[in-house]
Amino acid sequence: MEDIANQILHGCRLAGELKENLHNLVNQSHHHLLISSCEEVAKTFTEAIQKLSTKEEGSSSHGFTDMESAGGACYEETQPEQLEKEMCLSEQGLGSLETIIRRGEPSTDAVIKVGTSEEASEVASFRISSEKRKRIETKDIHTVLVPCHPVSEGPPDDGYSWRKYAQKEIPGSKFPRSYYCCAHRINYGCSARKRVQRLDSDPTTCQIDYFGTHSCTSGSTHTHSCTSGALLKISSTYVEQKLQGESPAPCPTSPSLSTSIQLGSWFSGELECSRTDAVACPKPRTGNEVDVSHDGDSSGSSVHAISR
DNA sequence: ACCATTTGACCCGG
DNA sequence: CCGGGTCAAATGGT
Repeated sequence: MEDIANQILHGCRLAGELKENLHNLVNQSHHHLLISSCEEVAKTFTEAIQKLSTKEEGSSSHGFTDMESAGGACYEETQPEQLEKEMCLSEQGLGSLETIIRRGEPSTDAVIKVGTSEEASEVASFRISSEKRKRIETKDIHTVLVPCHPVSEGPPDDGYSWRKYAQKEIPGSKFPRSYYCCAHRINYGCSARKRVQRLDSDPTTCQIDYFGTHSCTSGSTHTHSCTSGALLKISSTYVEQKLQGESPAPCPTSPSLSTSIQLGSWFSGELECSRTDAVACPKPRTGNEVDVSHDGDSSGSSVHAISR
């Protein structure tokens, strides 16, 4: 079990490296390197998942089994040429995960539209007034597609404490749309909100629109911007190693490790399950487990003091 | 009793 | 009038 944990950790580190330097890559048209790096990360997780599946043979109550079909397994079938052509990791799961649309930004190389971005736009094009739209667009809005359990309710935890305040059936959509605000909205006046909707075309994928930024995480750089941004970045060091034909050396402990863990959790679709009992948690914990120190105040227990 | 979620009602803009 | 977003009372879980 420990080797699996190490493998997942390795994947997290790769993802963290990935996170650090994507902006370098997208500006240098090193798309093939980006793809290679993504492949490496996905491969690592896929292997870990396969090992887990082997170990947990016959056990289908395991969240990972579903996530495997949603992400890892299908990734392996994707041809690199196709990846490069479409900047799409896969039809589902990881590919969707990587779809990030930064609204309000001009369409530059920095804006990566991959996979099911059309779906994202489609779902994201909710009807709002020009007034409202203007109001919203002045805020920080990020749309991410994340793999989610096809059966269980709710999106994966993203490190913040959210309180669901509404859910609506949307005409033309199979799945209801959920509205969340920051759990610290009242005591900290935090204006961050998110809207979650499962894609009709892919029930294993949730589209999450983030509105505003957290003002409740004082002294923290952990904003939704960096949360989603983390998914876009790629490691230049890793790529340099690739350029030099080296196999990437084990990453030293990096300052971005906590983000790496978080990113890794996104990949697995089961974020921070150690802190929530909403999802079964297969994540192995070893003695040398990295301290997942979230700078965002994500301790769900602190929410209990909130009154309505 | 407290808290989070649910859900119908309401508001607003097109 | 319709659709999207929000509010707030009701409800259920712990």
